[in-house]
Amino acid sequence: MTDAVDEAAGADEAADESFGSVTPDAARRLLLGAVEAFAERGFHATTTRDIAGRAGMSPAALYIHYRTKEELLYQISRVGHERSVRILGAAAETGDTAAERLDAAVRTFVRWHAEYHTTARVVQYELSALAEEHYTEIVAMRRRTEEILRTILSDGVAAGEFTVADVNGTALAVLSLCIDVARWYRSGGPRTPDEIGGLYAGLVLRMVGAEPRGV
Amino acid sequence: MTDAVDEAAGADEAADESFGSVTPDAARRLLLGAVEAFAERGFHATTTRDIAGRAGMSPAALYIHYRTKEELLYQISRVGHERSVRILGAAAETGDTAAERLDAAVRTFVRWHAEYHTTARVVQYELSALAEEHYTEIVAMRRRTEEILRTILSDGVAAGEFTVADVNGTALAVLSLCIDVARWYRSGGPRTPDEIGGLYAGLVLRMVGAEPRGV
DNA sequence: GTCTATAGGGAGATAGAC
DNA sequence: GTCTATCTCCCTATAGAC
Repeated sequence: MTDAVDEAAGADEAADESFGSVTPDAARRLLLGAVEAFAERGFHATTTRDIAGRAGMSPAALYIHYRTKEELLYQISRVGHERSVRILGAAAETGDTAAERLDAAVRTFVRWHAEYHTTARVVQYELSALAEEHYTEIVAMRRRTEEILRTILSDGVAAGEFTVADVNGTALAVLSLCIDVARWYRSGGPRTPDEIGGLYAGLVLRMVGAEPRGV
Repeated sequence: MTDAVDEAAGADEAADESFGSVTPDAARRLLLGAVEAFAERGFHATTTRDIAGRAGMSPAALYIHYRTKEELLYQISRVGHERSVRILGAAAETGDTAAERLDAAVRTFVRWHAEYHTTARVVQYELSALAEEHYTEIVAMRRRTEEILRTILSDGVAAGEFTVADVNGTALAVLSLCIDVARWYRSGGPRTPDEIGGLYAGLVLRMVGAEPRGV
């Protein structure tokens, strides 16, 4: 079977990009190697030799910890989605007004996509390489993400804070803004993840017609 | 060598998704097969057998018209980028005010990404599979795209139409909105490409703090 | 220009020693 | 648990007949 690939509650290590709690050590190194390789080249262009090499092991060692190459992608995708949904969900409960919650949600979600852009790139753009059953499971988690944003927008409209003609379409647009950060973000660029989060939160508040807060 | 893969000026066929002018017929069918396959599975997961099969030919026939599988991707990417830049550039000259030009640019660019989402998906998300020289060439074309948006935003700020703190960052955000449509759009969804274009143009005008026009 | 057949190279995954 | 060696499959690209 597979080694323990579960999230420990409090883990937030930057270097491990949220896989810090994976044990044993070899399994974690393989997972981190796979994240890097999949992010760089994509799942199908990545060889098991490459992954094992990044983990400092022989190709065969991979199969002690994971049944297939696809299972590595699945674990990355599953843990990555769990974490991103949790982070977004927590932020979406921060604040009394819908505007505050939307600000926190976008700020946090964007920051996650920038800071952990390597993981995020795999999480967001390699879905189609998942086995069908795994794909189905992950898609369900992704619906939670959309749901969270839709709820904030609906709440804001109901409370008279936002002016949004098409809640579903606008939620999709907000999500696009956040997700696409993982595609273009590079470490060492002109903006920090925090700055991008702040910029995008402001843009989104305007998008939904929220009154400027404290400007 | 390669058969003629150039854009005929007036071609806008929906079915051919902008490759209608490629000749001879077999070369075009292969290109269209490749677009479909690359969009569905990605470049590396697509086999030349699959591409040739979609074109109703044997695997070997592919090499009469294209030197390698990568050349197919290159032609798709090149023609697709040429077309998308031209469409965006034309829209960006439509209108007297910056707001009108931004509206037209976003509306048109989004519509293109939805209507030709199959081509757009390859154009936007398979870049990393290009050979290095081809990649370099395509990246240069992509800079034109960013440039067009930055110019509209700068003009709008200079004219006092927009309130934008970070022109570069905001241009990137606008681009994200447009591009990401190719990722999630499915034919037969609840919104037409035109509706999405209209929705997104409105969202973007709000993002840049443009006064509501005619609302 | 298109086909059938196949060369040549890796890829994912396994066997079995240590 | 990890390694070396290797199996087996299938992919890209080519050869040569038609």
